[in-house]
Amino acid sequence: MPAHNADIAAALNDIADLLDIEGANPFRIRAYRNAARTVGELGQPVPVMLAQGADLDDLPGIGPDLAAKIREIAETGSCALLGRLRQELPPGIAELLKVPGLGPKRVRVLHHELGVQTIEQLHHAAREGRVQAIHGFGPTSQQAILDATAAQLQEERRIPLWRADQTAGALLADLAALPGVERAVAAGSLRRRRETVGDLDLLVSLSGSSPVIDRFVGGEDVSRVLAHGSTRASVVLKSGLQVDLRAVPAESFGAAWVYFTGSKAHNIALRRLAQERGLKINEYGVFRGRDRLPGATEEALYQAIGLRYIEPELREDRGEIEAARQGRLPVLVVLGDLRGDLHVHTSESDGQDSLEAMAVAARARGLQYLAVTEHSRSLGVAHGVDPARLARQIDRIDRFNEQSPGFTVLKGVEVDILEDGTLDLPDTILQRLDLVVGAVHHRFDLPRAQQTARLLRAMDSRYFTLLAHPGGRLIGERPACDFDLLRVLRKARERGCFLELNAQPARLDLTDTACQMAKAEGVLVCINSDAHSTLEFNHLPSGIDQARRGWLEKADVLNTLTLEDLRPVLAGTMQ
DNA sequence: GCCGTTTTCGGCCCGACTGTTTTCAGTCG
Repeated sequence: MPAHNADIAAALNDIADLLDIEGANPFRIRAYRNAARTVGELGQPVPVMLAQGADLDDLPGIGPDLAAKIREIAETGSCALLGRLRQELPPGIAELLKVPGLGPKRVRVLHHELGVQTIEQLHHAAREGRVQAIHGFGPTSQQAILDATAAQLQEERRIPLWRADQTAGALLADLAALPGVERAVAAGSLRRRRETVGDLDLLVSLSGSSPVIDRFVGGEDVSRVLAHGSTRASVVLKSGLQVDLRAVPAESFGAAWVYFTGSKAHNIALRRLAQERGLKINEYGVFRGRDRLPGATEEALYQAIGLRYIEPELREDRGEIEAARQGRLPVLVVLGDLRGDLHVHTSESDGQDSLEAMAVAARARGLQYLAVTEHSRSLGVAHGVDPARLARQIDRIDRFNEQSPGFTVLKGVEVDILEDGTLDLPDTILQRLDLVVGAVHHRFDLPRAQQTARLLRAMDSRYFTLLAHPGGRLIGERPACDFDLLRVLRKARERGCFLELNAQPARLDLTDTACQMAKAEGVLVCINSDAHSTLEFNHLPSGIDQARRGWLEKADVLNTLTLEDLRPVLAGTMQ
């Protein structure tokens, strides 16, 4: 049974965790973690690459040994090393590493001294006072473990980006108002615009002394202080969200912002590059020996090691450093590049506002056109349209456009892709539209081959334009359905179709790496709000964030075209 | 375990904070 990339990555991470607890060479452990990340981000399934005769040890950080293990895991689901480790260490012990404050060394001691194998057992041991009796642990450690395991037994607590934005915005406004604070900014995964955020990383630059750290840990929303030093503090808010604050002098601001923005992998790559040039990077600056190189900005830091400035969304060590070195970084798409939105609903199906209100709202945001795309009839819960209702809406849109110079509503539909890949409305009505947006709304669980065939067949429809929310996932609620994205992209290119990047914060579908694949395959991506009310045009910036993480430039995005340029492109798919 | 425009062996990013082992290892980001 061939394993998927995510399974292979998970197995490699399991090996790293268990080797860590065994006390293996840290660099060997890092090699496994790097390999897990590399495999997890590959555009193609490993089994497919192997079948095509690809050399896995051509991948960065993967040599002959790891290539062989990846092959073994891909073919069998496991490997001899993982099997051995799982025999030597109890199952589930790696989950103890997730407890904050516990690393491999302390997990090993806890296991040897107390025999604990699970978070539950550790929690009981701490409650019975057995942890503080161990050499190296005291009452404070025991209490920390008790608290942390109690929290760990609750839910995973990554929060969506938009919510993190709100919390961070309020905290930063408070920090910026404190004496001595020159700048207060967000860093970490929030600034890199990841889909979800585990904790908030905030940075302030100071002129002289400031009470900022003390005031921060004394904030009224703070429920617990995890760490409190002179330049750094970590707290847990009443909401359960962890916030880390770092304070640096103004001359270190740029270096600190790079360091605190991450990602960790990006930082490691930068520091290695600096090392090769006889320099040292830390959060205080770039140093040659004991001399600090001039520059207090991020640009200056990158320049010092021979790189162009790298946008935060790209800082994942996915090739951005090489691109910066060669001067071929993408010029990332921005919100102002969008000329229209090709997927919105009105009160005719499950939207809240009228066609007219949606048009006014879109125009107020500087858009030039809008496609109204109601659900189709099989989606009864959304009051989907049948051919007769869609025909009446087509007439209504024609009348609206006659009375609305300077703004155009395009005639579309979000037609259901049925389980067999046929569309939910007949060609006789689809051919009257400007575009046909197709989407899957049920049977997300089909096996990969069947799901892929379903999408390919839908795209064979002569009127198909755009595949909406291709993965069908809802972040934190429903996983993406399983299909062969590469085949779908190649079909789209062959047919002249497009894929949507749905900007709803719960969807953000395509993913960042899927956007990169679309770009590599030459398929334009369309960033749509999928708005169900005038307020939901606010989703577009989230789509832009995701597109930027996917390296997309203006020319890679369909709806950056002016209406004049878009019309012939759409007409090409409607023949 | 990987890697090489000094290297095929000896390196592999760097510093803050904490608790506890009274001088620092472990953890974290």
